[in-house]
Amino acid sequence: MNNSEYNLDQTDYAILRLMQENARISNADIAREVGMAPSAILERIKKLEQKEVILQYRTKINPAALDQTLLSFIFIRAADGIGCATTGQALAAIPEVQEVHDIAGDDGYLVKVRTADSAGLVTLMRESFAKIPSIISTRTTIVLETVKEEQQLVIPDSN
Amino acid sequence: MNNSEYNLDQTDYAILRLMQENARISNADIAREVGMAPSAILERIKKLEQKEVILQYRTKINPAALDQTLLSFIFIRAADGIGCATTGQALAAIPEVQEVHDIAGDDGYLVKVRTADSAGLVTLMRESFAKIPSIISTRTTIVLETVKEEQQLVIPDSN
DNA sequence: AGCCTATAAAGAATATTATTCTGTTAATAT
DNA sequence: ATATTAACAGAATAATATTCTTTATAGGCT
Repeated sequence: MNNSEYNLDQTDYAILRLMQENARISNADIAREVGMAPSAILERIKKLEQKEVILQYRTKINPAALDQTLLSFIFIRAADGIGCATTGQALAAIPEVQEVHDIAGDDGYLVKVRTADSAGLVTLMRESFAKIPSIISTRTTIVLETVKEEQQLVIPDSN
Repeated sequence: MNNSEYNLDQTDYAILRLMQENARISNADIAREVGMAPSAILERIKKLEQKEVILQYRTKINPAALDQTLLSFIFIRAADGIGCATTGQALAAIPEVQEVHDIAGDDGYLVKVRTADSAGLVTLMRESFAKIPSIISTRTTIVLETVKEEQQLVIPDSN
């Protein structure tokens, strides 16, 4: 077992399963579903937060409502030394950049970016990316349509 | 303006800004920060949900706590007809698949997958991907380290 | 066995919130 | 001018969150 550090039981899984789907579920509702007192649930939630099992509570907003309908993935080749993540940090600091992954094989990063449109993407690359000197080259892939976009994890079954 | 359908004002932005960061913030706290009555905030939130500006409230769980530490991106070439998204839907139905994007240029999909380890990835591909007949080929990229992973949108300023 | 400690949870009491309802105001249209 | 509508405040009450105390259970130790 690898999660021995975290030491979660079936009750924790049940709580996580409910909260992962709906971060605004009330303590009382969780208690009812799990069949425990609200105070006990609260203790567990606080412990889960402390242990950093629960990382954050996020509201997912419709990108179209904020005029950010263009999603792109950009491969970035960088001149970082081995183990040195300067480029990645610089990329992560850009608000339009939602994800930065250090990927195997290409000494490069895979970056996920959201902009209003292609003009916005061009601007972003000219204004922000161009200021990171360690970037050697980029290759951009445009998303035509997103079929699924979640961060939901598979939570072990209650059996 | 493209978000004319949604018709959001600065108060909405302020609410969204607070809720995007912390989905479990109380109505009362939002009201205090925005300087309005809780009842008015509640009305707005309900309207934002109805208009599908707010899509969902999610709890972000530490993947390590659930033994899902391997993140991979897989390019999938498919034999779908134009405009036909059967492959994408089949991929989206797999729980370990967090994202499915139809991408320009390659008549293929970019898929984000989370598994326990490389063995889990192999199993997933053998058990689940192999059952989708329209998949022609795949190319897998392993993530060594994730520097940033958010879905936070840039919300227009309150000026 | 007997004792100690730690942990988990129930239950009760109180502080906070959520939610509903009513009334007011302001903007817009008729 | 007068409806009409939308947005909000404020008050009342229903529901929750949160804290504290008590009880139960399991493990380790002498």
